[in-house]
Amino acid sequence: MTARRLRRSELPAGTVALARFLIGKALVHDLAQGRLCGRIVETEAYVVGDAAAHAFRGLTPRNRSLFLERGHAYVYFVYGNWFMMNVSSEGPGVGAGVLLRALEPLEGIPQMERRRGTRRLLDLARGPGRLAAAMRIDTSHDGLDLCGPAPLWLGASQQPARAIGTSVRIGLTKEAHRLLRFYERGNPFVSGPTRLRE
DNA sequence: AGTGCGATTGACT
DNA sequence: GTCAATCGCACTA
Repeated sequence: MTARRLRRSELPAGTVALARFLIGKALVHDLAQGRLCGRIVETEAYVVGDAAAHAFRGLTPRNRSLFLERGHAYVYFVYGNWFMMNVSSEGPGVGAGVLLRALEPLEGIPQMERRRGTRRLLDLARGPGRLAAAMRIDTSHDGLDLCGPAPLWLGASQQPARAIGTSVRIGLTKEAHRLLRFYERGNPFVSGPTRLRE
């Protein structure tokens, strides 16, 4: 499969704009064993001034990557088991990001199956923890420039997004009412309850 | 130095 | 549908 790297200048300024823009784009990880690639189908925006965002209380050792210029990876570890990946989304020194919540697997599926311990295509990368596991993303990628020459990068759309749905974000207690989750309508690889996938 | 808890998942009733 | 697992980090003292 051919894919073109997105340049930083192509990423829209602003966290919500980037969260919508990334739907339909590719996430690619080139490894010695081959390429892993998926189509992004679900994102969440963690905006400036958002009490649910990791950057809300200012810069700390963990969240510093959120303060990098847009297009850098912020990867963190939660629940003792899982990694989650964000794309930083604002200017240098401004803390905000877009959480990647689900992918439609496109390439490297056998390797994803091995990593995930399942052969169910729908379960490979539906959910942020599963996504990082399937794509072999961990904290060694924290701070990486996704618009640079690194093996982990963002690719242009092969197939543009269909209609984009909006909902509340999943699994939050704070700021639970804000409509900052975006997904491709009707796509079976989107996570969450059925009513939040239509 | 101690503690509470999380942007989840998989197993189980 | 419910619920425990699991540990690094941020917060309090």
